[in-house]
Amino acid sequence: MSRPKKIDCCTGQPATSKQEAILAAAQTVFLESGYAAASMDAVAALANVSKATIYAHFSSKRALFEEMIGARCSVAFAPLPLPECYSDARQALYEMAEHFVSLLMAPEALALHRVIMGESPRLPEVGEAFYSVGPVRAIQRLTALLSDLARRGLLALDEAEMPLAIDLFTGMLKGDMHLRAVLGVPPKPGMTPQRLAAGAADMFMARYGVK
Amino acid sequence: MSRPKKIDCCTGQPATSKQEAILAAAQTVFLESGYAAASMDAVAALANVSKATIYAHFSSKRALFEEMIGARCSVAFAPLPLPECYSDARQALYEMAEHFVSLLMAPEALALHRVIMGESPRLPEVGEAFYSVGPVRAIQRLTALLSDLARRGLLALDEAEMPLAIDLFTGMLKGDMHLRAVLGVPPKPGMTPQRLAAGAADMFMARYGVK
DNA sequence: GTCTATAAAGCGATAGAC
DNA sequence: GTCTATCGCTTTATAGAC
Repeated sequence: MSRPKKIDCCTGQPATSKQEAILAAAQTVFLESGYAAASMDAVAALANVSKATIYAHFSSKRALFEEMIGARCSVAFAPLPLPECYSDARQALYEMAEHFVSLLMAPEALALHRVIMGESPRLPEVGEAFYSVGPVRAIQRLTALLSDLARRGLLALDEAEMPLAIDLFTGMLKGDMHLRAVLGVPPKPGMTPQRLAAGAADMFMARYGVK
Repeated sequence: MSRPKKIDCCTGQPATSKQEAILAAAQTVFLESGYAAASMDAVAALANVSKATIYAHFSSKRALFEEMIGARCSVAFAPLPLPECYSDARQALYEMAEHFVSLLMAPEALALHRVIMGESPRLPEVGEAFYSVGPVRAIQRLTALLSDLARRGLLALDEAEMPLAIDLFTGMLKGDMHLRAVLGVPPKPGMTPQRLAAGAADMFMARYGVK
């Protein structure tokens, strides 16, 4: 007769299993050191388990890394909320843009970006998984918004030019500011996510706004 | 009496020193494997020298990496040529944009991008050096072009909004297409550097072109 | 300067007790 | 499931001969 649930009744953190502790430690270690430079010893020490315990839950270092990346991408790239104000296209674009920039510039998103970029040639599935849950979802959300605005006559934008328009829009939002942040270069003085979002919305409206 | 110049008279490649061979091998190995996963043995084997010879020329693995990055950045980021056609602002922007995109999408530039992004938290100087010889120079060139076009009345753009305008422009050119390429995701069907450059030039002209 | 040989340490992964 | 202990291999870096 096995216990129906593992209940660690006396430790300070009874609800978190060892598997969760390992994943949390892996996140810290991998995002700080990169995949190759990270060691399973470091993960084990941070998770307060032995190395053998890690291998009881994850078949290899690579498997642990991939699980961790998948878990982090799910929470780091929460779906973009559609804006509240729909009557003003410029305002709707601005709201979405600002939210998009703040997602991109979050420290955890930056760390994910760095590690995945660095390792994508050796781990192609990781790069594709990242792209699928990050950029792809953001693009879908933006497509929904822009289609809606166009259908209501608030944007002069037909379906055929939608993919290009969205690439240009997201590109403006993930420009120099994001690159500096990823590289550790101090941000350009006077540049803020709000200014960037406003500039991108203005540029987009100048091109696709109704006259 | 020491020989005035080291002349290896009988090998197939007399002009290239061992130091150059080591740097070339380091480039291949580091850009393929990333910094941490690359080994000095692999560099030595590819350069056809012993590991001890490497350490006679470079004090450590890290020093070799930094030298290699500096050397590659200098050649990978050749200065953007200013466009020939100056009378048509849209055409000038397009030419510069297309050149910029092709620089970004070159396989070697992509590999540099990946490795430097992945390692920038541990090697901040590398990230800053990359930014200084890559994006900074491109921004300077674009500033020169845009200032010139504005001075001649071909763009409605004053100095104050120049930094933002340039960030938006370069962002459009380094958007989804570049991200896909870095991550190894196949390019979006129908998207080409030319279409992207044209879209960015059109968007920019809609916002900053003279009416 | 360049080599062979090796030191010294760290790595991923596993065996076996409990 | 979890631990301790260890295997077998690779790593960066150096010593010493030439």
